[in-house]
Amino acid sequence: MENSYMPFSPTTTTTANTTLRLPNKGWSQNSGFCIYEPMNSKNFSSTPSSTPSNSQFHHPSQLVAPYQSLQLPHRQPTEQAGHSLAYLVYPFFLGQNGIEFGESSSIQASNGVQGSCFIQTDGLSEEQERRILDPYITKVARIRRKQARQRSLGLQRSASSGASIQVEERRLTSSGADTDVNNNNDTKRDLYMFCTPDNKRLRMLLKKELKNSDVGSLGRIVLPKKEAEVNLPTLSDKEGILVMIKDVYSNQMWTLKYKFWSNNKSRMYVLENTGDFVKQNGLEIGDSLTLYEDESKNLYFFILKVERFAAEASNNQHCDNVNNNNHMYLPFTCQSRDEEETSIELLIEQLKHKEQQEPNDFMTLPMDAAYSGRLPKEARHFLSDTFSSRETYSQITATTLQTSSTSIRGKARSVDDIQINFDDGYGGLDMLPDVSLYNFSL
DNA sequence: TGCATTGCATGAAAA
DNA sequence: TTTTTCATGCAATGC
Repeated sequence: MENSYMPFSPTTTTTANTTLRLPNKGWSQNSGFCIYEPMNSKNFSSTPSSTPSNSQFHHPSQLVAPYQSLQLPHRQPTEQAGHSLAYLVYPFFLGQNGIEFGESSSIQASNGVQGSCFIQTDGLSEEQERRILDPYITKVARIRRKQARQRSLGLQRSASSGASIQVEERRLTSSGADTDVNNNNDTKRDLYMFCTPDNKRLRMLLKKELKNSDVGSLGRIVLPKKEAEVNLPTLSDKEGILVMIKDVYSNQMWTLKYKFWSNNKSRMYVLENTGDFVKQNGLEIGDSLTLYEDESKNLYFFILKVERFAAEASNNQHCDNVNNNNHMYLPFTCQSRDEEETSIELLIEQLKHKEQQEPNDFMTLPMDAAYSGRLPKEARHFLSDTFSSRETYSQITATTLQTSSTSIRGKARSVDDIQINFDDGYGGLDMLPDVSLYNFSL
Protein backbone atom coordinates (compact mmCIF):
# COMPACT_ATOMS: atom_id res chain seq x y z
CA MET A 1 0.00 0.00 0.00
CA GLU A 2 1.35 3.35 -0.92
CA ASN A 3 0.81 6.48 1.06
CA SER A 4 1.02 10.00 -0.14
CA TYR A 5 1.49 13.39 1.29
CA MET A 6 -0.01 15.89 -1.03
CA PRO A 7 -1.76 18.83 0.48
CA PHE A 8 -1.88 20.31 -2.97
CA SER A 9 -4.81 19.14 -4.93
CA PRO A 10 -3.61 16.86 -7.71
CA THR A 11 -6.87 17.27 -9.55
CA THR A 12 -5.73 20.09 -11.72
CA THR A 13 -3.07 18.82 -14.05
CA THR A 14 -3.11 20.48 -17.35
CA THR A 15 0.08 21.78 -18.78
CA ALA A 16 3.66 21.94 -17.75
CA ASN A 17 4.08 25.31 -19.34
CA THR A 18 4.88 28.02 -16.91
CA THR A 19 2.07 30.49 -16.74
CA LEU A 20 2.08 34.07 -15.79
CA ARG A 21 0.07 35.68 -13.12
CA LEU A 22 -0.20 38.78 -11.07
CA PRO A 23 1.44 38.55 -7.70
CA ASN A 24 -1.75 39.44 -5.92
CA LYS A 25 -3.68 36.80 -7.79
CA GLY A 26 -1.72 33.79 -6.84
CA TRP A 27 -2.69 30.20 -6.51
CA SER A 28 -6.18 29.77 -5.43
CA GLN A 29 -6.61 29.58 -1.72
CA ASN A 30 -9.59 27.34 -2.25
CA SER A 31 -8.37 25.06 -4.92
CA GLY A 32 -9.43 21.96 -3.13
CA PHE A 33 -6.40 21.34 -1.01
CA CYS A 34 -6.50 18.02 0.69
CA ILE A 35 -4.03 16.66 3.14
CA TYR A 36 -2.71 13.13 2.92
CA GLU A 37 -4.72 12.42 -0.14
CA PRO A 38 -4.38 8.77 -1.20
CA MET A 39 -2.86 8.30 -4.58
CA ASN A 40 -3.03 5.38 -6.93
CA SER A 41 0.53 4.31 -7.45
CA LYS A 42 -0.25 2.98 -10.88
CA ASN A 43 -1.22 6.41 -11.95
CA PHE A 44 1.80 7.92 -10.37
CA SER A 45 4.22 9.80 -12.50
CA SER A 46 6.72 12.47 -11.84
CA THR A 47 5.39 14.48 -14.71
CA PRO A 48 5.16 18.07 -13.71
CA SER A 49 1.86 19.76 -13.63
CA SER A 50 0.67 23.23 -13.01
CA THR A 51 -2.38 24.52 -11.38
CA PRO A 52 -4.62 26.14 -13.89
CA SER A 53 -4.95 29.76 -13.29
CA ASN A 54 -5.28 32.99 -15.07
CA SER A 55 -2.06 33.84 -13.43
CA GLN A 56 0.17 36.40 -14.93
CA PHE A 57 3.05 36.07 -12.59
CA HIS A 58 6.27 36.11 -14.51
CA HIS A 59 8.61 33.26 -14.26
CA PRO A 60 12.02 34.86 -13.97
CA SER A 61 13.28 33.06 -16.99
CA GLN A 62 10.63 34.84 -18.97
CA LEU A 63 10.74 38.15 -17.23
CA VAL A 64 14.22 39.52 -17.12
CA ALA A 65 17.03 38.60 -19.41
CA PRO A 66 19.67 38.07 -16.74
CA TYR A 67 17.62 35.31 -15.22
CA GLN A 68 17.21 33.32 -18.33
CA SER A 69 19.80 30.91 -17.19
CA LEU A 70 20.21 31.82 -13.60
CA GLN A 71 16.91 31.03 -11.98
CA LEU A 72 17.64 33.35 -9.15
CA PRO A 73 15.03 34.36 -6.65
CA HIS A 74 12.40 36.16 -8.53
CA ARG A 75 12.28 39.90 -8.44
CA GLN A 76 9.11 41.61 -9.31
CA PRO A 77 9.75 45.11 -10.50
CA THR A 78 7.31 47.80 -9.67
CA GLU A 79 7.16 51.31 -10.92
CA GLN A 80 7.10 53.69 -8.05
CA ALA A 81 5.96 57.20 -8.52
CA GLY A 82 8.93 59.48 -8.73
CA HIS A 83 11.40 56.73 -7.98
CA SER A 84 13.48 54.16 -9.65
CA LEU A 85 12.36 50.62 -9.90
CA ALA A 86 12.19 48.70 -6.70
CA TYR A 87 12.47 44.96 -6.71
CA LEU A 88 11.18 42.29 -4.44
CA VAL A 89 12.64 38.85 -4.30
CA TYR A 90 10.68 35.66 -3.95
CA PRO A 91 10.46 33.74 -1.80
CA PHE A 92 10.38 36.96 0.09
CA PHE A 93 11.96 37.00 3.51
CA LEU A 94 9.65 38.41 6.13
CA GLY A 95 11.06 40.62 8.82
CA GLN A 96 9.16 40.44 12.06
CA ASN A 97 8.42 44.10 12.06
CA GLY A 98 9.18 44.58 8.48
CA ILE A 99 7.47 43.56 5.32
CA GLU A 100 4.08 42.79 6.74
CA PHE A 101 2.01 44.15 3.94
CA GLY A 102 -1.61 44.57 4.64
CA GLU A 103 -1.16 44.36 8.37
CA SER A 104 -0.50 47.97 8.95
CA SER A 105 -3.00 50.54 7.95
CA SER A 106 -0.13 52.89 7.41
CA ILE A 107 1.34 50.76 4.68
CA GLN A 108 -0.89 50.46 1.69
CA ALA A 109 -0.12 48.11 -1.08
CA SER A 110 0.27 49.76 -4.40
CA ASN A 111 -2.14 49.30 -7.26
CA GLY A 112 -4.83 49.57 -4.68
CA VAL A 113 -4.38 46.00 -3.61
CA GLN A 114 -4.09 45.19 0.04
CA GLY A 115 -1.80 42.37 0.89
CA SER A 116 0.34 42.68 -2.16
CA CYS A 117 4.08 42.82 -1.88
CA PHE A 118 4.06 46.14 -3.59
CA ILE A 119 4.41 49.32 -1.72
CA GLN A 120 3.01 52.75 -2.14
CA THR A 121 5.63 55.44 -2.33
CA ASP A 122 3.80 58.44 -1.03
CA GLY A 123 5.23 60.37 1.86
CA LEU A 124 5.28 59.37 5.48
CA SER A 125 2.04 59.35 7.33
CA GLU A 126 1.91 60.45 10.95
CA GLU A 127 1.38 56.87 11.91
CA GLN A 128 4.50 55.77 10.11
CA GLU A 129 6.46 58.56 11.65
CA ARG A 130 5.28 57.58 15.09
CA ARG A 131 6.31 54.00 14.48
CA ILE A 132 9.69 54.99 13.25
CA LEU A 133 10.33 57.02 16.32
CA ASP A 134 8.80 54.73 18.84
CA PRO A 135 11.65 53.27 20.87
CA TYR A 136 9.50 50.57 22.37
CA ILE A 137 8.63 49.15 18.98
CA THR A 138 12.19 49.20 17.92
CA LYS A 139 13.20 47.36 21.06
CA VAL A 140 10.68 44.61 20.44
CA ALA A 141 11.78 44.47 16.85
CA ARG A 142 15.36 44.02 17.97
CA ILE A 143 14.44 41.09 20.17
CA ARG A 144 12.44 39.47 17.45
CA ARG A 145 15.25 39.94 15.01
CA LYS A 146 17.49 38.19 17.45
CA GLN A 147 15.12 35.26 17.53
CA ALA A 148 14.85 35.18 13.79
CA ARG A 149 18.59 35.34 13.38
CA GLN A 150 19.05 32.41 15.70
CA ARG A 151 16.52 30.40 13.76
CA SER A 152 17.97 31.37 10.46
CA LEU A 153 21.40 30.20 11.50
CA GLY A 154 19.93 26.80 12.01
CA LEU A 155 20.58 26.72 15.70
CA GLN A 156 18.49 24.42 17.72
CA ARG A 157 16.49 26.64 19.92
CA SER A 158 17.29 25.57 23.42
CA ALA A 159 14.64 25.77 26.02
CA SER A 160 16.69 28.10 28.09
CA SER A 161 17.44 30.64 25.41
CA GLY A 162 13.88 30.54 24.21
CA ALA A 163 12.73 31.11 27.71
CA SER A 164 15.05 34.01 28.23
CA ILE A 165 13.84 35.70 25.13
CA GLN A 166 10.28 35.13 26.18
CA VAL A 167 11.05 36.59 29.56
CA GLU A 168 12.65 39.56 27.94
CA GLU A 169 9.61 40.05 25.75
CA ARG A 170 7.31 39.67 28.72
CA ARG A 171 9.27 42.28 30.55
CA LEU A 172 8.90 44.57 27.62
CA THR A 173 5.25 43.84 27.21
CA SER A 174 4.31 44.23 30.82
CA SER A 175 3.00 47.62 29.88
CA GLY A 176 0.16 45.83 28.18
CA ALA A 177 1.23 46.32 24.65
CA ASP A 178 1.30 42.61 24.10
CA THR A 179 0.33 39.34 25.72
CA ASP A 180 1.80 35.91 26.18
CA VAL A 181 -0.84 34.53 23.87
CA ASN A 182 0.23 36.93 21.22
CA ASN A 183 3.83 36.04 21.87
CA ASN A 184 3.09 32.40 21.31
CA ASN A 185 1.16 33.13 18.18
CA ASP A 186 3.92 35.36 16.97
CA THR A 187 6.53 32.75 17.74
CA LYS A 188 4.63 30.15 15.75
CA ARG A 189 4.04 32.58 12.96
CA ASP A 190 7.65 33.66 13.01
CA LEU A 191 8.66 30.23 11.75
CA TYR A 192 7.22 31.22 8.41
CA MET A 193 9.79 33.74 7.39
CA PHE A 194 9.41 33.63 3.64
CA CYS A 195 6.59 34.60 1.40
CA THR A 196 5.44 33.37 -1.99
CA PRO A 197 4.34 35.78 -4.68
CA ASP A 198 0.77 35.25 -3.57
CA ASN A 199 1.59 35.95 0.04
CA LYS A 200 1.62 32.44 1.39
CA ARG A 201 3.98 32.26 4.29
CA LEU A 202 6.68 29.65 4.02
CA ARG A 203 9.11 28.08 6.40
CA MET A 204 12.23 26.37 5.22
CA LEU A 205 12.35 22.63 5.75
CA LEU A 206 15.67 21.66 4.33
CA LYS A 207 18.26 22.60 1.81
CA LYS A 208 20.35 20.26 -0.28
CA GLU A 209 23.35 21.14 -2.36
CA LEU A 210 23.11 18.74 -5.24
CA LYS A 211 25.87 16.22 -5.79
CA ASN A 212 26.82 14.19 -8.79
CA SER A 213 24.66 11.30 -7.71
CA ASP A 214 21.69 13.61 -7.20
CA VAL A 215 21.72 14.94 -10.73
CA GLY A 216 22.94 11.76 -12.42
CA SER A 217 20.96 9.09 -14.12
CA LEU A 218 19.78 7.36 -10.98
CA GLY A 219 16.84 9.69 -10.62
CA ARG A 220 17.10 10.13 -6.91
CA ILE A 221 18.19 12.87 -4.57
CA VAL A 222 19.60 12.02 -1.18
CA LEU A 223 18.20 14.26 1.51
CA PRO A 224 19.91 15.30 4.73
CA LYS A 225 18.73 12.90 7.39
CA LYS A 226 18.33 15.23 10.33
CA GLU A 227 16.29 17.85 8.51
CA ALA A 228 14.24 15.20 6.75
CA GLU A 229 13.29 13.49 9.98
CA VAL A 230 12.47 16.75 11.71
CA ASN A 231 10.66 18.56 8.94
CA LEU A 232 9.26 16.09 6.46
CA PRO A 233 6.41 13.65 7.08
CA THR A 234 7.39 10.69 9.20
CA LEU A 235 7.90 7.53 7.20
CA SER A 236 6.65 4.38 8.84
CA ASP A 237 7.87 1.94 6.22
CA LYS A 238 10.29 1.65 3.36
CA GLU A 239 7.59 2.09 0.77
CA GLY A 240 7.68 5.77 1.37
CA ILE A 241 5.07 8.29 0.33
CA LEU A 242 4.29 10.44 -2.64
CA VAL A 243 4.76 14.13 -2.14
CA MET A 244 3.57 16.97 -4.29
CA ILE A 245 5.99 19.84 -4.45
CA LYS A 246 5.32 23.15 -6.10
CA ASP A 247 7.84 25.54 -7.57
CA VAL A 248 7.91 28.63 -5.38
CA TYR A 249 7.56 31.06 -8.24
CA SER A 250 5.89 29.16 -11.00
CA ASN A 251 2.81 27.01 -10.96
CA GLN A 252 4.70 23.91 -11.79
CA MET A 253 3.97 20.99 -9.55
CA TRP A 254 5.95 17.78 -9.23
CA THR A 255 5.01 14.50 -7.67
CA LEU A 256 8.01 12.74 -6.23
CA LYS A 257 8.47 9.77 -3.98
CA TYR A 258 9.91 10.33 -0.55
CA LYS A 259 11.29 7.21 1.06
CA PHE A 260 14.18 5.83 3.05
CA TRP A 261 16.69 3.00 2.83
CA SER A 262 17.97 1.12 5.78
CA ASN A 263 21.61 1.83 6.35
CA ASN A 264 23.23 -0.05 9.21
CA LYS A 265 21.08 0.94 12.15
CA SER A 266 20.18 4.21 10.53
CA ARG A 267 18.28 5.43 7.51
CA MET A 268 19.00 7.27 4.30
CA TYR A 269 16.25 9.50 3.04
CA VAL A 270 15.79 10.03 -0.67
CA LEU A 271 13.52 11.67 -3.15
CA GLU A 272 12.94 9.32 -6.06
CA ASN A 273 11.66 9.72 -9.59
CA THR A 274 13.62 12.93 -9.81
CA GLY A 275 15.01 12.31 -13.28
CA ASP A 276 12.59 14.52 -15.16
CA PHE A 277 12.60 17.01 -12.34
CA VAL A 278 16.36 17.38 -12.60
CA LYS A 279 16.30 17.47 -16.37
CA GLN A 280 13.54 19.99 -16.78
CA ASN A 281 14.94 22.32 -14.16
CA GLY A 282 18.40 21.97 -15.64
CA LEU A 283 19.87 21.01 -12.31
CA GLU A 284 23.58 20.52 -12.10
CA ILE A 285 26.17 19.74 -9.47
CA GLY A 286 26.45 22.58 -7.02
CA ASP A 287 22.91 23.84 -7.48
CA SER A 288 20.88 23.87 -4.33
CA LEU A 289 17.38 22.61 -3.79
CA THR A 290 15.45 24.07 -0.89
CA LEU A 291 12.16 22.71 0.37
CA TYR A 292 9.58 24.86 2.09
CA GLU A 293 6.13 24.35 3.48
CA ASP A 294 3.37 26.84 3.95
CA GLU A 295 1.00 27.07 6.87
CA SER A 296 -1.29 24.53 5.20
CA LYS A 297 1.57 22.02 4.93
CA ASN A 298 1.84 22.42 1.18
CA LEU A 299 5.34 21.71 0.01
CA TYR A 300 7.34 24.03 -2.20
CA PHE A 301 10.77 23.90 -3.72
CA PHE A 302 13.19 26.54 -4.75
CA ILE A 303 16.27 26.13 -6.90
CA LEU A 304 19.34 28.29 -6.70
CA LYS A 305 21.91 27.76 -9.38
CA VAL A 306 24.76 29.19 -7.45
CA GLU A 307 27.62 28.05 -9.59
CA ARG A 308 26.31 29.51 -12.79
CA PHE A 309 25.31 32.69 -11.03
CA ALA A 310 28.85 33.08 -9.77
CA ALA A 311 30.39 32.26 -13.12
CA GLU A 312 28.21 34.59 -15.11
CA ALA A 313 28.41 37.40 -12.65
CA SER A 314 32.18 37.13 -12.45
CA ASN A 315 32.28 37.43 -16.19
CA ASN A 316 30.38 40.67 -15.77
CA GLN A 317 27.53 39.42 -17.84
CA HIS A 318 24.21 41.02 -17.14
CA CYS A 319 25.19 42.63 -13.92
CA ASP A 320 22.22 44.93 -13.89
CA ASN A 321 20.04 44.30 -10.93
CA VAL A 322 21.93 41.24 -9.85
CA ASN A 323 22.26 41.32 -6.14
CA ASN A 324 25.34 40.01 -4.48
CA ASN A 325 23.91 38.88 -1.24
CA ASN A 326 25.80 35.69 -1.52
CA HIS A 327 28.77 37.92 -0.81
CA MET A 328 30.76 36.36 -3.56
CA TYR A 329 32.45 39.59 -4.42
CA LEU A 330 33.86 41.39 -1.48
CA PRO A 331 36.80 43.54 -2.39
CA PHE A 332 36.47 45.54 0.76
CA THR A 333 34.13 45.98 3.65
CA CYS A 334 33.86 48.19 6.64
CA GLN A 335 36.14 46.87 9.31
CA SER A 336 36.41 49.36 12.11
CA ARG A 337 33.79 51.12 14.10
CA ASP A 338 34.97 54.37 12.55
CA GLU A 339 34.29 52.99 9.15
CA GLU A 340 30.92 51.78 10.30
CA GLU A 341 30.11 55.35 11.19
CA THR A 342 30.63 56.23 7.60
CA SER A 343 27.57 57.63 5.98
CA ILE A 344 26.06 56.04 2.95
CA GLU A 345 26.98 59.19 1.10
CA LEU A 346 30.65 58.77 1.92
CA LEU A 347 30.44 55.09 1.14
CA ILE A 348 29.11 55.86 -2.29
CA GLU A 349 31.82 58.44 -2.78
CA GLN A 350 34.41 55.84 -1.93
CA LEU A 351 32.92 53.47 -4.41
CA LYS A 352 32.80 56.14 -7.07
CA HIS A 353 36.41 57.09 -6.63
CA LYS A 354 37.77 53.67 -5.96
CA GLU A 355 40.74 52.97 -8.12
CA GLN A 356 39.94 50.50 -10.85
CA GLN A 357 36.29 50.49 -10.09
CA GLU A 358 34.61 47.39 -11.38
CA PRO A 359 31.12 45.98 -11.33
CA ASN A 360 30.26 44.09 -8.21
CA ASP A 361 32.58 46.02 -5.97
CA PHE A 362 30.65 46.65 -2.86
CA MET A 363 30.80 47.95 0.66
CA THR A 364 28.56 47.43 3.61
CA LEU A 365 27.69 49.40 6.67
CA PRO A 366 25.08 49.17 9.42
CA MET A 367 21.66 50.53 8.85
CA ASP A 368 21.99 52.99 11.70
CA ALA A 369 24.83 54.69 9.92
CA ALA A 370 22.97 54.59 6.67
CA TYR A 371 20.03 56.22 8.38
CA SER A 372 22.04 58.95 9.98
CA GLY A 373 20.38 61.62 7.95
CA ARG A 374 22.99 61.75 5.27
CA LEU A 375 21.28 59.16 3.19
CA PRO A 376 20.39 60.59 -0.19
CA LYS A 377 16.92 62.06 -0.05
CA GLU A 378 15.45 59.75 -2.61
CA ALA A 379 16.83 56.69 -0.93
CA ARG A 380 15.60 57.85 2.46
CA HIS A 381 12.19 58.46 1.05
CA PHE A 382 12.19 55.02 -0.45
CA LEU A 383 13.19 53.52 2.86
CA SER A 384 10.55 55.36 4.79
CA ASP A 385 7.88 54.25 2.41
CA THR A 386 9.03 50.71 2.46
CA PHE A 387 9.78 49.88 6.02
CA SER A 388 7.75 50.71 9.05
CA SER A 389 10.70 50.78 11.37
CA ARG A 390 14.21 52.05 10.98
CA GLU A 391 15.25 49.03 12.99
CA THR A 392 13.93 46.65 10.45
CA TYR A 393 17.00 46.55 8.34
CA SER A 394 20.38 46.41 9.95
CA GLN A 395 22.76 46.60 7.07
CA ILE A 396 23.11 48.46 3.88
CA THR A 397 25.18 47.42 0.94
CA ALA A 398 26.23 49.61 -1.93
CA THR A 399 27.21 47.74 -5.03
CA THR A 400 28.57 49.08 -8.26
CA LEU A 401 26.79 47.89 -11.33
CA GLN A 402 27.65 47.47 -14.92
CA THR A 403 24.78 49.12 -16.63
CA SER A 404 26.25 49.25 -20.05
CA SER A 405 25.53 46.13 -22.01
CA THR A 406 28.81 46.58 -23.79
CA SER A 407 31.80 44.87 -22.30
CA ILE A 408 35.36 44.39 -23.36
CA ARG A 409 36.82 40.98 -22.71
CA GLY A 410 34.32 40.41 -20.02
CA LYS A 411 35.23 43.62 -18.25
CA ALA A 412 32.76 46.40 -17.92
CA ARG A 413 33.41 49.42 -20.05
CA SER A 414 31.71 51.63 -17.57
CA VAL A 415 30.28 51.37 -14.11
CA ASP A 416 27.69 54.03 -13.91
CA ASP A 417 25.20 52.84 -11.34
CA ILE A 418 25.34 52.03 -7.71
CA GLN A 419 22.81 49.70 -6.31
CA ILE A 420 21.92 49.92 -2.67
CA ASN A 421 20.72 46.82 -0.96
CA PHE A 422 18.95 47.01 2.35
CA ASP A 423 19.75 43.81 4.12
CA ASP A 424 18.04 42.89 7.35
CA GLY A 425 20.86 40.61 8.29
CA TYR A 426 18.54 37.86 9.45
CA GLY A 427 19.50 35.32 6.93
CA GLY A 428 23.23 34.98 7.05
CA LEU A 429 24.84 33.70 3.95
CA ASP A 430 22.88 30.54 3.58
CA MET A 431 19.40 31.95 3.53
CA LEU A 432 17.61 33.45 0.65
CA PRO A 433 18.19 37.13 0.70
CA ASP A 434 15.74 39.67 1.88
CA VAL A 435 16.58 42.49 -0.33
CA SER A 436 15.15 45.60 -1.78
CA LEU A 437 17.05 47.47 -4.36
CA TYR A 438 17.43 51.10 -5.00
CA ASN A 439 19.47 52.11 -7.98
CA PHE A 440 20.61 55.49 -9.05
CA SER A 441 23.15 56.76 -11.48
CA LEU A 442 26.44 58.23 -10.46
C1' DT B 1 20.79 -10.37 -23.40
C1' DG B 2 20.90 -5.76 -22.30
C1' DC B 3 19.31 -1.88 -20.03
C1' DA B 4 17.01 0.46 -16.19
C1' DT B 5 15.81 0.45 -11.54
C1' DT B 6 16.22 -0.67 -6.75
C1' DG B 7 18.26 -0.88 -2.47
C1' DC B 8 22.07 -2.57 0.25
C1' DA B 9 27.10 -2.01 1.20
C1' DT B 10 31.12 0.51 1.55
C1' DG B 11 34.12 4.04 2.67
C1' DA B 12 35.25 8.93 3.00
C1' DA B 13 34.14 12.91 5.46
C1' DA B 14 32.16 15.21 9.18
C1' DA B 15 30.74 15.51 13.87
C1' DT C 1 39.05 7.66 18.41
C1' DT C 2 34.45 6.58 17.64
C1' DT C 3 30.12 7.40 15.65
C1' DT C 4 27.20 9.19 12.22
C1' DT C 5 26.14 10.90 7.82
C1' DC C 6 25.97 10.64 3.13
C1' DA C 7 27.92 10.01 -1.70
C1' DT C 8 28.27 6.45 -4.58
C1' DG C 9 29.49 1.65 -6.07
C1' DC C 10 27.50 -2.41 -7.36
C1' DA C 11 24.80 -6.66 -7.16
C1' DA C 12 20.12 -8.21 -7.55
C1' DT C 13 16.03 -7.78 -9.87
C1' DG C 14 12.64 -6.70 -13.38
C1' DC C 15 11.27 -5.71 -17.95
